[in-house]
Amino acid sequence: MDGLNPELMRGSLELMVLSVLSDGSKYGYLIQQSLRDASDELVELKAGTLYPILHKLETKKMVRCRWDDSTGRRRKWYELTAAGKKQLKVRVDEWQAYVECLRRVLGPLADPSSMPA
Amino acid sequence: MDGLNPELMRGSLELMVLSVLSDGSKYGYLIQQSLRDASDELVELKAGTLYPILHKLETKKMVRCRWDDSTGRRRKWYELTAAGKKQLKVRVDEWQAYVECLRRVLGPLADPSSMPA
DNA sequence: GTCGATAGATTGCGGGGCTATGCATCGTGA
DNA sequence: TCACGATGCATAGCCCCGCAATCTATCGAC
Repeated sequence: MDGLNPELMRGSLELMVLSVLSDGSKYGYLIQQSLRDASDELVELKAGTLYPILHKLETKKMVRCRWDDSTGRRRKWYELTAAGKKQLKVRVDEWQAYVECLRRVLGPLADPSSMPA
Repeated sequence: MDGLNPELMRGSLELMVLSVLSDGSKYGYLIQQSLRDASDELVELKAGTLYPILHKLETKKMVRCRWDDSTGRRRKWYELTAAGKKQLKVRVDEWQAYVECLRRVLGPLADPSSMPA
């Protein structure tokens, strides 16, 4: 991770991976870059973090994968399954419930009008 | 935890504790209840989770505490220090940067208009 | 021909939340 | 009266997860 608090990231990494896979199948390295781009350089997912997540998603049948050996560079393409797409929706809902909950807990602290320059 | 994804909670628990302490000093059990109330019953912080957090905050001088033995029921009151209040502001900013970042990563998925009934 | 970027993967650690447990007090109700 | 549930604080150990470190291999550039 980079400019953001790493502690906060824990738990939403899987959601992010599912999310970047939602607009088409990608291989690992591409997922890293997509996430980096989508997050304005704020999320730099390390390989040692990404691959275990992908393997876990594969085990849970959330993604399906296919080796591409047509080029010299071996690439493993990951694609969301139907279950994965469904799971993504669930996770997005959970995320939004969580954000809403935190907003309530923080109360006025979360209100930008109470944060002077 | 309760109705929310526990994985997501990890990392923001300390922020929540700092937050509930921001409107006056409280003792442990009260903090649990305040958080439960403020979150609409969604956050049920277990004692085994709360006290280690409080001890850590104490070690880091973010809170100061005082035993109250005036009643039969011993209570340990926690109060934010100046450093704690500052830390809370920092954490809130980090939280908002994180939410903003996730919104970017999720893209249209985070857009309520794309979520049909 | 060597170095950096691309590409995939595993191991082991460290940190943090939770379950379980322990101790003590107070109010309620049987 | 005394047992039980709620109040109140605390620690130990398990388990999960992110990450640094490490390994292998290919490709383009210099």
